Amino acid sequence: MDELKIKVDCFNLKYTLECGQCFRWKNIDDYYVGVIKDRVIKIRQDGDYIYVRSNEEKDLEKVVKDYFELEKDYKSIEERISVVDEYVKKALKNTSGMRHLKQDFFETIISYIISANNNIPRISKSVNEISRKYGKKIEFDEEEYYLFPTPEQLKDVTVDDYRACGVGFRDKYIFNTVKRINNKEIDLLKMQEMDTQSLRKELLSLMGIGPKVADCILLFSCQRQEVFPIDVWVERVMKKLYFNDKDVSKKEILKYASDKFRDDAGIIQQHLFYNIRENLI
DNA sequence: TGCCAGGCCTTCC
DNA sequence: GGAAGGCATGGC
Repeated sequence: MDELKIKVDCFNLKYTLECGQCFRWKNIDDYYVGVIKDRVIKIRQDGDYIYVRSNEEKDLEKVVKDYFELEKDYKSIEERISVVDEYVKKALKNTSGMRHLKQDFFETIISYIISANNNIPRISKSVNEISRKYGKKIEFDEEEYYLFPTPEQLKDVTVDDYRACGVGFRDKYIFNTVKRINNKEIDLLKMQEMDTQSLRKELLSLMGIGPKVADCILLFSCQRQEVFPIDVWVERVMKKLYFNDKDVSKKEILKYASDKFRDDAGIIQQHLFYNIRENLI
């Protein structure tokens, strides 16, 4: 099977897949393997080109470009945020080319419900377990992979079944959300068409979704780059850089970030998050 | 052993 | 509207 070659600009595959926004990509040697939509993807980067292989070649270029936001002008965005201040400039220099993914809405909702008061390796483990048990199996290069299940595929899954996937106390939140989707109480397609504040409000109505999780979903699946999710790491880095390590509330941090970073708050947040976690800043 | 993790829910003011 | 406590689980 042929390898699809795509020219990229202002794109770093490693930073994009390892910055903590997604949970199912696996790094093997010089490539990453993961699932996008209905297919398994193996992807690697060499300079200004990415090379892609998949079990499904139909519309492959479009699927990849869409998921990685390759048509979006990140160069202009980075030029714009590099002049915000010296901290942002430094962080950006360390992780330039990191992009926000356009991940599946349902998968992102469930994954980030699982993320609450959790750590990334364990979130990955749980999301993979749910996929393995309830998602469609795909074979590629003589190995087995699993798509993330649809709400329909989860309709008979019980609270205890989720618990067995290692999600802990979040079991009932997932169960409740899946049930409401399958009962047509909420419409995932309509939600994605909403303006940001309406969509945020709708997300907050779901069990297990608070302000931080809602903002992550908005950022990592819905391309609303003005939101500013504050987790323990972002709280830490913001206090360190802008509040002299004083004890300030999340509300104050959010106001400061919104005023200063404005429409690029989400992009800057991700660079700061990655930089503080990797001890780069 | 105790603390921490991409926090949220419930309860109580 | 805000503060405090509880919550599953695995890694350190």
